[in-house]
Amino acid sequence: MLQKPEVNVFWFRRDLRVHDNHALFQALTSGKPVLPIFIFDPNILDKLDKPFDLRVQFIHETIESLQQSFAQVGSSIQVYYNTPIDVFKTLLDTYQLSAVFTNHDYEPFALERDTQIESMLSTQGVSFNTFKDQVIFEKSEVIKDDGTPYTVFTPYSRKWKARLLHNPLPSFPSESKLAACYATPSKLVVSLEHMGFSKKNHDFPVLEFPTQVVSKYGEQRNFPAIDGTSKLGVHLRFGTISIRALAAFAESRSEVFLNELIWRDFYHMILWNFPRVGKGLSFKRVYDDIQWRTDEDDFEKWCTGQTGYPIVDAGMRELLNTGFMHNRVRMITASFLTKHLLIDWRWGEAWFAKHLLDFDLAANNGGWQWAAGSGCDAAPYFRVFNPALQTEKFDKQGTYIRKWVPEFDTLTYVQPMVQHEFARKRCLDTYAKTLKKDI
DNA sequence: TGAAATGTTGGGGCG
DNA sequence: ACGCCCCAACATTTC
Repeated sequence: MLQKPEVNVFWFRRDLRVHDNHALFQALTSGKPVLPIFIFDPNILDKLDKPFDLRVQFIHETIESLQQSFAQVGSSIQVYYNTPIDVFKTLLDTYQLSAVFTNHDYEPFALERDTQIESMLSTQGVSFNTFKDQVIFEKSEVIKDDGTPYTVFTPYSRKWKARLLHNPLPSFPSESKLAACYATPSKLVVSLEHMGFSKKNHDFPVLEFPTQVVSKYGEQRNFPAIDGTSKLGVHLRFGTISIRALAAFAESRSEVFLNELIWRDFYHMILWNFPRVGKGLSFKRVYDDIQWRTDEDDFEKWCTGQTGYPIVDAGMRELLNTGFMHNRVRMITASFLTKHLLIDWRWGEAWFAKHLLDFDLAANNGGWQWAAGSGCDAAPYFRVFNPALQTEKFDKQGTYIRKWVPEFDTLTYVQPMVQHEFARKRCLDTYAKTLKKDI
């Protein structure tokens, strides 16, 4: 029998790029041929609606395009459709493995998966080496002087920026080391169809540094009718752009845009240090005593953009049609669901999780808890967005509204499902009942 | 990364 | 000229 080939494995997850990839760089400089792999995990895929899923499609297309880089060095990403544990058992059968390299993944599901894999590998004498790649500062790298994590954004961002000044961003030129890849004799591919999916026509946001947008970001980012945001969320979510490169780009150009990247680190830090927020619990526990309305019909109207509040309906329809929603409108729609409709923020969180291409657990949860008032550094509960005023401020001409609610000017547009004044008062009363009961 | 209610101020109309 | 009132505009407080 032939000797098993000796390789180290690099496992792609939320870092789908060959350039400036921390763990890939570490693998490529580890001294052994590197076998790159990607795993489509049926545990995840089978929970999705088939056959159309743009995120699966995005991943699949990205892997295909990455293959070109590996093909140039006679290698290829080995793509599997199986549970990770079974994939690694297969790899152990096929190769003489000594180390696996991968980047940190902080979500509860991922942590559990990685713990299981690491433990299984260790019984075979294989090391599981993980690296920070998804964020600039992780875990406890930016904490208060007393050693506890920040729960308020502004002081956190101050410390974050100070730390960046003293710790210039590293770069990991993995793209220049690809020659260290294992020359795979065959290419292992999995088609979308094999996994039960079909391709849908969709233009994903372009992958480029947003020079134009960032130059006017502070002035334009809040106006949904303007193409004034980077739309890089999906690329950050799947790691098709390097957060280090993007932060370096932002640092010299726009404090406001850099702050958005810091919010992303902030919420990842919160999820890490307060894992309950990733398990369906409020950051501020008393908020879990609020009596939410469990009105499925009202929720349905919100989901489908039939609330009768045009700015809300425009946002919800943009989401359903494109997998994207402008950030200002995310805040307005989230406020409307939690405050006007008094529906549990978790319902809204789940809807966004299902439909946003750029869905990220930490950021999505942070945003929803901010809107509901239950989060760290959240909007106070009595801060209720007035959809009419938000429209006056941010979509005065109704340009965004008309794009997604074309019947807005006609008699066929639905009546408001609830009156603002009534809903605001109901919200304040309900919140106060729970939050002030001990005062 | 609010909005509404309430308080204050000061210009101008008017007797 | 003066006091009174109104109210817009702004500030502060409250939710």
